[in-house]
Amino acid sequence: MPRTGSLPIYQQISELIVRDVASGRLADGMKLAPEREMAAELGIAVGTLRKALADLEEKGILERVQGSGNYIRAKADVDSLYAFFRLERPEGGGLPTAEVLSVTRMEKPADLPAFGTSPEAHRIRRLRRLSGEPAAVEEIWLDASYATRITAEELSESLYLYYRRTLGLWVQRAEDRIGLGEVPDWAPAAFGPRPGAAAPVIERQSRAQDGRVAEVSRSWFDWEKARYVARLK
Amino acid sequence: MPRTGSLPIYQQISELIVRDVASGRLADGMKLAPEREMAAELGIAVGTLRKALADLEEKGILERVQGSGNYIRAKADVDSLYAFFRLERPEGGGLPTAEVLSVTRMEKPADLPAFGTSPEAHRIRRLRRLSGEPAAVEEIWLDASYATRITAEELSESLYLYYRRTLGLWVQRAEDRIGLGEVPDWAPAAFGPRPGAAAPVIERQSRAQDGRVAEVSRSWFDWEKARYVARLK
DNA sequence: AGGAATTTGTGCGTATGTATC
DNA sequence: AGATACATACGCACAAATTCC
Repeated sequence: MPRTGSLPIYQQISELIVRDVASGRLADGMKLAPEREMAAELGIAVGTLRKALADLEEKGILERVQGSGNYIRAKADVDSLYAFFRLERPEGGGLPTAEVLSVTRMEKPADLPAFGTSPEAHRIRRLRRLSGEPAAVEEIWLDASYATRITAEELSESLYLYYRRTLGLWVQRAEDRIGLGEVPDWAPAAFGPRPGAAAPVIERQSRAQDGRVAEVSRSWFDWEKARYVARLK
Repeated sequence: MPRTGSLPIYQQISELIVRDVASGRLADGMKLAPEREMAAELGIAVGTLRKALADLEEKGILERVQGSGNYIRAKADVDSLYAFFRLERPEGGGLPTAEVLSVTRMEKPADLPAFGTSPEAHRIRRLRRLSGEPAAVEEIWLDASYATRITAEELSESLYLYYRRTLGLWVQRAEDRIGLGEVPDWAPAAFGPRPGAAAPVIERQSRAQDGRVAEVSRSWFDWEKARYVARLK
């Protein structure tokens, strides 16, 4: 594992393992080889490997247990973001799924914050469910510079997984703002609250590995069926 | 800096610096001595110091700049929690302050989630402002096991600073749930929204160093004057 | 403008402590 | 109790970014 391109070795290793998890070569619960053995196989120092593993632990896809081993933890798919920001039922928990309503490439509307390099963006509208119950509607704007064309069929349940696997786009940081808004008129009837009704709104800005804002989104959620949870540390 | 008690050296150093910031010996913007110099003074290895500094950076109270130096970043006091979860004005920014409305020791009401070891808790009600403008009202329940008596006078602007300095209580983790609720009837007139009006609600559970939930709180905010911001990574 | 000095970032190897099996 | 495996700590060398002259 030489220092070929530009990324530090520990980051290359970290991303290598994330890709292995995403591709299924490493599944939830699997135990990694001992650090010394692993480091030897990769041809790097133990300390370097440990830095990569610490990174994965921070991302929430690895659990490190002293005296025991390193274990893959990839329950709710690999989406590490949702380990921090997630929708859940008022009583806690709930299995999140997503249904793509539409995907359209179009000019960025003026009411969006400035982001990306293209004047156009892909607008993705989704209905999000928790254990089958419609819980939120969301509108995502992905800068058009990352893909020329996107179809609803190719989008997986996890957008971030799709970004990573198909577009090579990694969301590194995200910032959410919560306020109050009105349910948009395109919300399907299955979503309980009617258009115009008051609903909490989450506005997200996601930054890619290059530091640029690649995606902005707005989510309106049904406060009787869902809570938005943010966790620190 | 020997390995006296039980805590690792790098954690001891990290907390030492946090205390220095909290006490004012280290102020916002100050530049620390070079790592090698600092490590020599403390009698530890550079790598160990670097781990402590990395910890502080994660907490948001230190900025590390390659080729330049390490700088204290303690804008909105030392409250590292608000570096991740914070209220700000819709257009961004705003200086947060807090006015204590009342402090009462009483039985925990039944509608609170179970927490702490005591049947009683201190109920603290505050009016929070952003650059002087009332932005939120909040009700905090601190388990009575941490203090026998609390007066409004002794509470500082930052509750977490008070917890740390006076009670020896460190908030290690926090989880926020955001939903929709009604402004409580005790909200002062200065807070724009009238009691009963719809407002976004933040329900927080804070865990102390012992892993127990020490405090739960509810905040209602004026969505025209404030946004709740959560940042990841 | 540009090069040297300074300072943090990355990487390696090793020794010892501590938790788990 | 012994073996295994991760955690902490040390020290050194070089790279990369910044600062200073």
